[in-house]
Amino acid sequence: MTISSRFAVGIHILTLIDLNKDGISSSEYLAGSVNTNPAVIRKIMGMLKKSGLIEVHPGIAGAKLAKPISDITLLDVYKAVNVVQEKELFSVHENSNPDCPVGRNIHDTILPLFSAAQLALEKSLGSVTIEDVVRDIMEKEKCK
Amino acid sequence: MTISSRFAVGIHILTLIDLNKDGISSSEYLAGSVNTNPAVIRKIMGMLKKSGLIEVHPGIAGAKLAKPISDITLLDVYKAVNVVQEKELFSVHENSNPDCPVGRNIHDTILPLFSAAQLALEKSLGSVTIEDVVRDIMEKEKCK
DNA sequence: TTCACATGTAATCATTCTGGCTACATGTCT
DNA sequence: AGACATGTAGCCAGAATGATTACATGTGAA
Repeated sequence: MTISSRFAVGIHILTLIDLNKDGISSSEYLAGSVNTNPAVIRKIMGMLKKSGLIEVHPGIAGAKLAKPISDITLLDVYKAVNVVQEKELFSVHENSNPDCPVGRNIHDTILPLFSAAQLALEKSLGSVTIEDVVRDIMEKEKCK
Repeated sequence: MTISSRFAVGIHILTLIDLNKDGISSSEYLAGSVNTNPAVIRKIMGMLKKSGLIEVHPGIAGAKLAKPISDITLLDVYKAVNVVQEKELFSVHENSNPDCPVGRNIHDTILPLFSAAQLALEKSLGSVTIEDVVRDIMEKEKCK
């Protein structure tokens, strides 16, 4: 199993919108860089818009960032594109046998442990911004 | 998306084997507590065995722990049951457009960021042992 | 107003993964 | 030999993903 690439595509979109300040970042343009279908991009754009990360308007070509890139963390994108529900990164088997000491307690014991792990992951994502991503890409470009 | 419940079931199995030291932990017995099919349990037992966490033998009923519970971390179980491949918790879209500065670099830029997040999660799992789980379950039992 | 074009969104489709289940080969002990 | 347990392979229904098509809605210029 893997976390949906919507997350990676979301990062790609935001980064490209920033680096394409002078041009128009339409869903078709973005789709060309990501190499997928414009409808897929529009769906993700809708999620980013709903979370207040970008501004898009029906009928008007192009998306713009709604915040400075230094204020957008990977965690913001991660939550925006809805790849993982709150406290549900790990799934726990339901219907354990209530007649067994382990069966009737395992759920409550495991849940906080899983939550802690998920929080650790999210904290890591929260420490990186789109600005970091943009900077890294520009550095990689220099060396080519 | 969620991480397969094989992970949670693996923890359940190890915990129950420990608390059932006096009895025989056959796949059918374990399945009864988890509330699933014995074949599912046997499949997971095979993974735990392959990783050196338990001892099972064909034809001989019952599984035993291969290590003290204080030496088995949730990370060991997580890796044993193969829910997530190395560096592949997050999926990244392939085939980005090489003619675009973002398209040709995004993969290399994102990968280490995702790896760091995955490592943070694994570190968290590595700090908890089955002993901790057993202790917590016994405490919860006391209060009933 | 009409037309070209962009976003918003629903529906369909093939693919993949999960968990439950059956069936049976293999191995062990009485 | 027979009872029973593990080790596997195979099948199934259900869920999620990403690609694609289609179309309603909205905007601005001719």
